[in-house]
Amino acid sequence: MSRYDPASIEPKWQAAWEEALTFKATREGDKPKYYVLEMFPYPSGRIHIGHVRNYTMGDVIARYKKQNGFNVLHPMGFDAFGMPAENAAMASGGHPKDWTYGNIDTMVGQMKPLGFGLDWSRMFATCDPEYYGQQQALFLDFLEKGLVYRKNAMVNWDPVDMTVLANEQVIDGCGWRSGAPVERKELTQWFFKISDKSGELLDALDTLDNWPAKVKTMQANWIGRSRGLQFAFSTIDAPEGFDRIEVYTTRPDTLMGASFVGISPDHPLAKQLEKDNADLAAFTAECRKMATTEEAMEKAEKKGFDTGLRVRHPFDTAWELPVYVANFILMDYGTGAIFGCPAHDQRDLDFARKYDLPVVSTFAPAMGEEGTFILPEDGGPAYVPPKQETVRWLKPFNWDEAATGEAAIEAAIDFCEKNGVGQGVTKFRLRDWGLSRQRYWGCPIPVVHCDTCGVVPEKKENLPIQLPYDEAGKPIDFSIPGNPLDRHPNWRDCECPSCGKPAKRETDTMDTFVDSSWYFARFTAPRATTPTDLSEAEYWMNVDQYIGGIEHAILHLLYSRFFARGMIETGHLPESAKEPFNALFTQGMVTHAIYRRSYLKRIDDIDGAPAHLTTYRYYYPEEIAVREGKAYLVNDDVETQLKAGDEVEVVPSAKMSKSKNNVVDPMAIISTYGADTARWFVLSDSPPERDVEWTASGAEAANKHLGRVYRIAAEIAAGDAPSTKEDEALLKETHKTIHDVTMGVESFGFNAAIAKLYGFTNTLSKSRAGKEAKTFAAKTLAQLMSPMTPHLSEEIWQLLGGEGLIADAPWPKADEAMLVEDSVTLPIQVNGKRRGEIEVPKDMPKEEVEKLVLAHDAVVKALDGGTPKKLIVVPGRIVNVVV
RNA sequence: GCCCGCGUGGUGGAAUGGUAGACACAGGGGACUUAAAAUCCCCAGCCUUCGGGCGUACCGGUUCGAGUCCGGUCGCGGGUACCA
Repeated sequence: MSRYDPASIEPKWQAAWEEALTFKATREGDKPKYYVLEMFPYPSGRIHIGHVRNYTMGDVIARYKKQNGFNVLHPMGFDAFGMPAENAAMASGGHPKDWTYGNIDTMVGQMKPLGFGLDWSRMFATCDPEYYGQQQALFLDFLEKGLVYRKNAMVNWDPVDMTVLANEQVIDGCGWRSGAPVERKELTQWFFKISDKSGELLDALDTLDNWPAKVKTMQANWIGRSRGLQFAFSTIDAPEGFDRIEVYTTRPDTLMGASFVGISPDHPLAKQLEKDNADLAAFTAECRKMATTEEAMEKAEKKGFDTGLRVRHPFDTAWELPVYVANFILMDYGTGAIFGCPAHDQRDLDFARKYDLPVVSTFAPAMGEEGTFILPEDGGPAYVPPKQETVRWLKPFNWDEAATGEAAIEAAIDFCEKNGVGQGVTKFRLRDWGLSRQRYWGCPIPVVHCDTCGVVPEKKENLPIQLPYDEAGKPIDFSIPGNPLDRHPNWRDCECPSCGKPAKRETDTMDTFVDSSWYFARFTAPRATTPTDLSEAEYWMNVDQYIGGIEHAILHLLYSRFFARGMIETGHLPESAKEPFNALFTQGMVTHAIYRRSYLKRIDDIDGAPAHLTTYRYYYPEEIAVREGKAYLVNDDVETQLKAGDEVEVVPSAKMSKSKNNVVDPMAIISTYGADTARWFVLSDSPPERDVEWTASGAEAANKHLGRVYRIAAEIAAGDAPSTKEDEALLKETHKTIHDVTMGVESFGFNAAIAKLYGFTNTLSKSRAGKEAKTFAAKTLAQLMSPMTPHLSEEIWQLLGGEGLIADAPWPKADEAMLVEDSVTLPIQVNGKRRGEIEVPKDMPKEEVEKLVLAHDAVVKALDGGTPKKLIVVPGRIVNVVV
């Protein structure tokens, strides 16, 4: 009998699918459509085991839906613009384009042997001029509709390299290459008006029933709708034009506890005052030397500078408050100015204590709940109860002494509006999406700067505006910092599309999030000469199941939702595609143990004298033998002087990282065990939304199991046992497995489905049923496994005389009548602890169950002649006796 | 800092508020074999005076009943608007 040999069967079936065009997406007959999409990869160089897991999940869904009678669209492409290509060019020469396309070739070559049911004819990369040219067309349409505009915004500026840095290129406030402290620099940049749709993007989250709640919560918090009061403090002896400072507050109810006004270092008033105040100018300059990230802002020590300027409290003109410039106030949010109420905000309280400002409580815990409460003015922490909690008001203006924060806020807004102090307003935290990047390897922004006409959109017939490959006849030099488009000898020079005079191209390129905000729509008609083909988009959109990492919960998914709306407004998508992803699933990572040993590394110090440094030596999995959870070296290690057999430290479940030598290469796994083993393992060991740890023993076990399934099937095919009285039991078990596995696949419970398949394989292996029943069971097993292990399943299907390709065979249906059990085992609890069980007919009335329970030994013993306090019978589930 | 998750045997994990540990790995025992590999079968949370007791990161609460719900703490992970 032949053995399971993935190396021969996998290429065979891949060829068969390709020949039969099995996975080509077609609009065939009147079948319903199903669009399944995994977030497309960045072409980093090689595929990663995490990719294998992600695409296997999508493939399971795609194959399952196809077998359930859907026209399936399951495409693949590459998110191919971005910084790593430029970094590679900087580090080792070469051109981002060559690097990127080379990587794509490699990765496609690695993905094909995995047997994914993908329609490769639709593949594209976002750096293809055919793709980004259509993106430029979209940009022009967005511009025409007023969805794009220009304004000034801050970037991280490296003053030594004279270049703009990405946030990840800023390390501890310094440029990653130059080491120079970064500065903030203001540039005119392009923005998408996503904030116009804040309310809509927030409200529509409620319609996304098949999105994880956590993702919706994250987006809702990110958009951040708040209701508050906008009003102005009038200033005393302020510079011309600054007689008022507009502030926005979500806690107008605490206005009587205000003790200072804070403005952003980028506030126009700060910029005015620093002109005549060198100390203030030094302070704001210091503030502007911070990275632009929210994290850096929030984690920095909260500092302020007293401008000396005073404002009047809106309720009492005799009450004056100082105006501070404070480093934690963002110019982008609200009005860039706040009032501080130290009693009810910990940050304001820290600030007040630092600068010796008054602390005045406006409310305290409700009567009877004071407990050990200490007022903030008496040294306690800031008192910040939930807004829904009723508190005792010390300084209400028009509400009861006992009221919730919520009620007080509304009352305060109402009071302020009636007294002409301000306006109730709704604001959002969401800022407009800055899309300009001062980089080469991105989609050029198709506009022209003309001395006469200003900013002019490029003509559509001139698209795509292609990136230049050469520079003065030579490949572009990436060793020089800065944007090569900016210094290119002639790429910038062009004709004004409006007046025809010499003009200059925009040299900013687009954020790569733009590329990934509409690729899903492009897949519906990837070769169309317009961004989309409406008929195709109408048929295939929306994405029925989208699968990707939780790291994209906010930006990518929010931007895509915005883009879908923009594309509807510009006629590129039907109205029904407003929410482009019907269902979302966020999968976990694949992790792997790190094997390491700390040792003293000998180094030469500055004087050339030998010195030692404690460091780690990381070992590759191939260098390690694992026994009973402990790791030992296979060979001697010269560097650390360790010998073969010496133990090394194991750090389990670590994120795979090249520098920690704990990456596993999918290609090595395929050559050792085959693609089906890799696919089976990444699904079997962990729930899909959680991380999975890759272990060599787990992969080997998966491989053994597949070999076992093959062997069982081959034995059945070779046998000729007549039917027996066990046929019925096996048939029943087969239908139960169909039911359980179907439920598992439908609910993304792949690991649970696989556990059922293990159980069923054991049952089948032990069954003494006849050939007919066993053949049906084995064919069903092959079908149920086929979305996960498609090659093995095809092989078994063929072996057992299945018709055509298993990939085309209809998914098995469980016979409901076979699933009914006539009796159930009821566990008996006494005071919530399990003390025994009884076997009863499924529909036995409660009263009879109670009788049986009271007669049960354990219950009689526990009652000790008394009567139960309570007897709870949950039909078909459990019985609990309270004594 | 802020927002969102996660935490169960030696390991990965299972469990609509209802028998905690399914299924698997590693481990132990056995069968087959001259032997090994491969394969097949069985055992197994921890402690125990063998009555039972303890157990789902930690502390507390709700409930007849909590891994699951609520409050707090600790640890880890993701995001934090120019990494993708």
